[in-house]
Amino acid sequence: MLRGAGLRVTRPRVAVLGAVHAHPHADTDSIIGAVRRDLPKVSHQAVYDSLHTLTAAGLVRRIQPSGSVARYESRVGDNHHHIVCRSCGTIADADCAVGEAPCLTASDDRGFSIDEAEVIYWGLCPDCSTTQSS
Amino acid sequence: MLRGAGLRVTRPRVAVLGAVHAHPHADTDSIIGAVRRDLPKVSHQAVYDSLHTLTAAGLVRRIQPSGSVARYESRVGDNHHHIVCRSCGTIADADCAVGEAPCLTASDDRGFSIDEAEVIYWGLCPDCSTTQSS
DNA sequence: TTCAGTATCTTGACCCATTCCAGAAAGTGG
DNA sequence: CCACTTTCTGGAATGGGTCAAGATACTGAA
Repeated sequence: MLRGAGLRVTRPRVAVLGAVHAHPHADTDSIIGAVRRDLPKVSHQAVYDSLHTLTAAGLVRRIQPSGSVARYESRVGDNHHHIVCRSCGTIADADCAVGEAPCLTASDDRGFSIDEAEVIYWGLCPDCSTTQSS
Repeated sequence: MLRGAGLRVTRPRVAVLGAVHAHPHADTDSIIGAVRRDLPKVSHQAVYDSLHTLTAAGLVRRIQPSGSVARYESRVGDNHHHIVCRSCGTIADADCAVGEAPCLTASDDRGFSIDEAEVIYWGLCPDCSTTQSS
């Protein structure tokens, strides 16, 4: 249960958490739609708040590639990365190329205390690269 | 000159390009303000269009960390990365930790044809980490 | 089980970055 | 210098995301 994170267990939160687990990399609209299949009455506001709360609690992760709306995923704590298709926006997961979490060490941290490294690979997904009728 | 990229040389574009060079990591509003110090009459639309055109031509790069507005920088082609402060949003540059462009190779490309790897280090800038009165 | 207290949800309006549109203006090549 | 084409101006629209106030539901304890 998500009660372990010190959060209240409410119907919308359970539904949101389930939706994120069921649809990785889903945008907010999709999550709202998925949640409303279970609870047709939930407001978008509750979904936004739930997502923020779950993100703050570390149960879901928010990602937002440039030019895209916010998306959420349930894989957390395994510092994996993402491959984004420039054409269709599809997002795929990729394990860290280096290992556990060595990507955290930048060559020059400029005095910053870094706690996370986010890697996004840009390219074309298999479908779009074959259908590239440019 | 930016004429080498096959672009028409217009007053707004020159000003936009200069503004991006003068203010790295500036958001769109700042760029509009900087441009208007030279050309008070430019419309925001011209700035947006110029930025898109320059981005497409590869003269500037657009970056947009999660939860931030679009920002532009003039360092292109040296695949450096960014360190973003979670608190104040400051962005600093960091050279690639590995070398030229080996970051391009993901451990598993899932069939994608990857052409760019974008790395964002998240943390606290020196100012915010000392002032963290949480 | 019931109660009080507090966090959370609903409803609706609002903000602001970005985009779209049509007409006017400016840059380019001849 | 001219005509053509791209670009810019000005204004309005789009839409993701947030803010605010009141109603509701969850939690812990009696």
